[in-house]
Amino acid sequence: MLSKKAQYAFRALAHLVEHYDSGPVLIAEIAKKKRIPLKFLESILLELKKNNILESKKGKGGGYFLKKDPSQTYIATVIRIVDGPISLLPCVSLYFYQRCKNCNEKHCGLHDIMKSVRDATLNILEKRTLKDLI
Amino acid sequence: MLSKKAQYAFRALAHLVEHYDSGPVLIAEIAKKKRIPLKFLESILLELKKNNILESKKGKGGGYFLKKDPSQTYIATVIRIVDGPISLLPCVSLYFYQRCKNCNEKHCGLHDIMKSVRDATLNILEKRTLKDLI
DNA sequence: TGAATACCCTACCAAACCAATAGGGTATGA
DNA sequence: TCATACCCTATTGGTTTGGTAGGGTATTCA
Repeated sequence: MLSKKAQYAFRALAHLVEHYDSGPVLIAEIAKKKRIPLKFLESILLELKKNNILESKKGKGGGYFLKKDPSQTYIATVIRIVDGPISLLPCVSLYFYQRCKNCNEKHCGLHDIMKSVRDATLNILEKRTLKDLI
Repeated sequence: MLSKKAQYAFRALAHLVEHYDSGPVLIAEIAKKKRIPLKFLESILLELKKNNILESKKGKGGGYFLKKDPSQTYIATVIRIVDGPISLLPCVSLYFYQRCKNCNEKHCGLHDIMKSVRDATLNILEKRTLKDLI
């Protein structure tokens, strides 16, 4: 399951996609419109900024906005930033790989199954983008 | 990610598949062979028994064994018992459905994306069985 | 029949994580 | 220079995870 944090992130990003091209959006505005706890949202947006998804402007007239065109940010990327691994097992993860202590990856049934699941999942999440959120 | 509990469950089930047709297997034997904490394993097997995956026999010569042929128990079923929902959002879950408070499922981009992921995932996990573990 | 066997049940615990809050600090621009 | 609005650190309550402890109960076989 995606965490609440990730769900908030996508709701906020959807708002920013809707307001793409109309300048920075206030955290407070997003929080109010999308009913997200303000301070929690603040930390989420900051994290997305640090990871190159968002850009911000301080001071009067400031706010958050998308760094790239909505079609250039993949859903998978956002999930990895906010929630971490997408795979069901560490030993089949591409970005968070850890080897199994107790199974031989060369012939482990579970490993093979979870690898198929990963491929099927990424085939969707690495094609769909923020543009698809609205 | 699958919890450690689920990973233990699959390791234990794999052992039981390997010993299908050779009578009950001791918890202690599984624990030792698969390096799983004994008491933790005990609770996992009990839960699988209560959910119709395993059968047990008490007393001398007793132990655990698969209730059905390995090809008749689906990976998805085991995950749902041990870890709960497979879907990434409650609003697209088949067995653990909860409606979204903040999105309209009829036209919510995230909803659609996660539904595709669910379908792709279940297409694998509801076809593969315990037999595929070995 | 009784004792050893082996599953069954309840309770508890520490560590980690999740969701959220608090309270300022710092850069910006009018 | 001051209000604005993002930036940063710390803390907190609650839940989940992973695991331990200890005894209860049913079964089998000598």
